[in-house]
Amino acid sequence: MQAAATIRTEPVRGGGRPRSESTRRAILSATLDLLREESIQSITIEAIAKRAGVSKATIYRWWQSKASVVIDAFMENHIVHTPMRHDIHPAESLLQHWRLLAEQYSGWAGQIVSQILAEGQSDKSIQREFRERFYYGRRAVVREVIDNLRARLPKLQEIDSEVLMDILYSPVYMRLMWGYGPIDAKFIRDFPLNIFLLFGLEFDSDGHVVEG
Amino acid sequence: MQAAATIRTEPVRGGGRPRSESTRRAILSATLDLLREESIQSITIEAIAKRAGVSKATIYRWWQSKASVVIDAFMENHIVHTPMRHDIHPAESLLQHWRLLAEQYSGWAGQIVSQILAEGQSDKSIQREFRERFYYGRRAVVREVIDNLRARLPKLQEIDSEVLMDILYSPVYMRLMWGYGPIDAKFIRDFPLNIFLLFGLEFDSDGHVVEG
Amino acid sequence: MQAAATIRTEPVRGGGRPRSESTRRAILSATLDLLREESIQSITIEAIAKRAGVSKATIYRWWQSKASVVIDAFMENHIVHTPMRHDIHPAESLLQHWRLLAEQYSGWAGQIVSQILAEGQSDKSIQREFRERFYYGRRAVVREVIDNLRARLPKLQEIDSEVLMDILYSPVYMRLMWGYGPIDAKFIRDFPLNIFLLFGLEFDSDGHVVEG
Amino acid sequence: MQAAATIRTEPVRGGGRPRSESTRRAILSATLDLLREESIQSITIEAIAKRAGVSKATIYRWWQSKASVVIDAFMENHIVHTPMRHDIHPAESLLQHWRLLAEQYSGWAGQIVSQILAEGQSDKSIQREFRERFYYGRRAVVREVIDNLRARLPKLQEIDSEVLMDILYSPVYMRLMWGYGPIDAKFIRDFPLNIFLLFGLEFDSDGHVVEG
DNA sequence: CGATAAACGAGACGGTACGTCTGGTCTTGTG
DNA sequence: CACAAGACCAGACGTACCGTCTCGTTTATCG
Repeated sequence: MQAAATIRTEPVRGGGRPRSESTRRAILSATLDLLREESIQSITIEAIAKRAGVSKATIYRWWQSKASVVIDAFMENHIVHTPMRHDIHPAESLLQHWRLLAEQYSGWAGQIVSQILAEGQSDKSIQREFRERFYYGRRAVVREVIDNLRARLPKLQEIDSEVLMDILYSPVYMRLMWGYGPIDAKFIRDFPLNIFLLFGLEFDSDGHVVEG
Repeated sequence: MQAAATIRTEPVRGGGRPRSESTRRAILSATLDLLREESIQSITIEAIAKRAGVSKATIYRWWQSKASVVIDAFMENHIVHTPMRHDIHPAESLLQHWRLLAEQYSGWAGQIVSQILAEGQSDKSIQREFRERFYYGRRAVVREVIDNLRARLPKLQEIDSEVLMDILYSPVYMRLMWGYGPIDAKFIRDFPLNIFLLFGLEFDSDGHVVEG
Repeated sequence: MQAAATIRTEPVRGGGRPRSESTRRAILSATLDLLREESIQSITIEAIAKRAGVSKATIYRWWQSKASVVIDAFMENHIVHTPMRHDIHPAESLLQHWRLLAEQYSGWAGQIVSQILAEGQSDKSIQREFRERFYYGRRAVVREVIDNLRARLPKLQEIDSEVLMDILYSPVYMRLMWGYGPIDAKFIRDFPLNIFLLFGLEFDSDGHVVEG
Repeated sequence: MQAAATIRTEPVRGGGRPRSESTRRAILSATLDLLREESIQSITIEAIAKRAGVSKATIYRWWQSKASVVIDAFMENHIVHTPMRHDIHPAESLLQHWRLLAEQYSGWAGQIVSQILAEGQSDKSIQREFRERFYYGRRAVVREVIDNLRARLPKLQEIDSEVLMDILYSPVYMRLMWGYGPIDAKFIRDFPLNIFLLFGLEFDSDGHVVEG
């Protein structure tokens, strides 16, 4: 998870004052500060610059848009941190991962993610950047575990991995974007159990799979 | 499906020049015109007023925001039109409805919907308005059919109707918002079949349910 | 001496909120205020807007440049006011007029005039505007009196009126621009007497011509 | 005519890399290049640095302002070159000198001079520098010849030398600054003859004085 | 010959102001 | 009263230069 949605990724050594690392961090952290208070839309580059004690030009030198700054800030600070275990039954892995994700999305992180997605609608380069830097990585991790699960469950073998991922994860984003149905304790508890039931899997009270 | 996300819903009868219907229509159709060319974000109230040959103040008098105008335009013109049949097997109904929806979302209508959702992220009143005027209606229609289907399929009875709806429809919105995976012919053909397979249903080449 | 270095000179009657006269005056007087403290160069449109309690856009709507605003402010407030008498001997008229001008140019008014001229060097439209609205008028008044004087003095008849005007008035501007030689009491007293001596005219202690 | 409106006039001998003469020349000639295309106002230090292939800091190390660089470039390259003859009648000397000056001021040199004067209005140190390095020298040369002329003409003896200089030279600057009346062939031919006529001097067709 | 020290290029940086734009409000006159 | 027209305030936009700074790299002089 490397950072920098910058114009020049490489420091381009050779003459010139080197880029100030502290300035870069000040910008990203000022951005997160502001995001705690208001939406991406209502944040201005000017406000970021002011809070970071930095010139607007410096921000424009390294990022092409407000949303790019947000994505960088988002990525560097592990705003969403959902590790995937590989030492347990894949269904349990998925369950834990899903619940962790949903929990995080129920708060501030969800607000940021949904707002980045919103920005992406009118600026496709933002959409692409976020997809490539955030989405693809986590999709790859999930796909691996889903494949393991499919190998164990004959009835899932006819169904596409992508479809299975979509079934599990899309509803979280759906709720995020529509604001319909809260991502609350009940949803976090019940929704994945319903899905796994459809797959023919049940969990006991300890959260362990009860293969039927 | 009555329109008017207006400030004053009622014409405030009693004296004075009545609201001009032609002006209202001019505004909505100018809005759709502009939406054909650019995103909601990049459209301005001023541009709508200019194209409609109308004063900015008139727009502000009746709508509170750009997005409200868009929602009105969207609703009045049946931008998304997906009737639900009740005279056939509920699974067939759902399949047809889903495919119609996906098809429409693959084009201009999808762009508008995703952009309204985007606007909704930074303006929760927009989100609520769109949800109440667009989303709830269609969810109710779908829920009814889903309930019919659950009545016929024992294995679905343990699963929440909301979950089933989410499984079917969320992935469409997911693709819309992330721009990941096109809503293309292949997706429209295969995705619902995968889902119904999970429900234990198959379709023959005529699109009729083959209850297993 | 009518004012308005505006883009549209005419109010463009027919619909629309009329231009606010108080706003216009606030801008011009804020400009004069600032000119009392600093040079045209160092004044900013932003500062004028702020001091006038007015939006920048309003200034840009009516004036094309900072210097245009200054010229308007300068003209409307009769910053330089040097009436020319016609009821006395033309030489006395000229003497009084010249001394009044020099006196005014020795102070704040001179600073403004020299700075407008300076602005005019890099923006020829400013130069032309100032020339046409300020310079031509006063030159016409002076020329008339100079012509009267020439009619009385045979030795001046061979010399161009423009040349005579130049001889009298250029040195004032010369001192203004070069900052060489102050426009002080001594200069104001002696210089015109020297010139008139060259014309063959002397003045007695009451300031009356002593035709030799 | 040694140059250097520099901060440190002395090379500060003792250790360190000596100042690069080629860099200095590159800066001055880049400046003149740019002056051929645009006004001092619109030229930027950045543009000079770029064109000269030099760092901005190097310019700031040796000059305190853009105008200082221009003055240096102006002086070193003898942009205005008007030698004064001492072997002929002082009136002829003056006539020739004046015409040479006016001729040069009618072109590019006049543009530069007027623009330096303009810069001097908002930066008095520029005004002083230009006056001391350019103006005083030539005024001294002219004064000497004027004094010679006064010695020969009884009627000029009562009139100040400074006044006589002003009469002759101010109108040129007047036209430069106001842009009123071109410095053209007619002006160059007639104006000085008018002045000398006032002094009681005429010239024959060979340009020789005809003392009346 | 090596140490020292200023000159120099490159270019990042905090600033300031630019002139433009949009949002939302207000103020006219007309129908 | 609705409405068109459009002036107006507010304030962010992204850009351009400013003058300063921090680098690494010359290029001289002096010990």
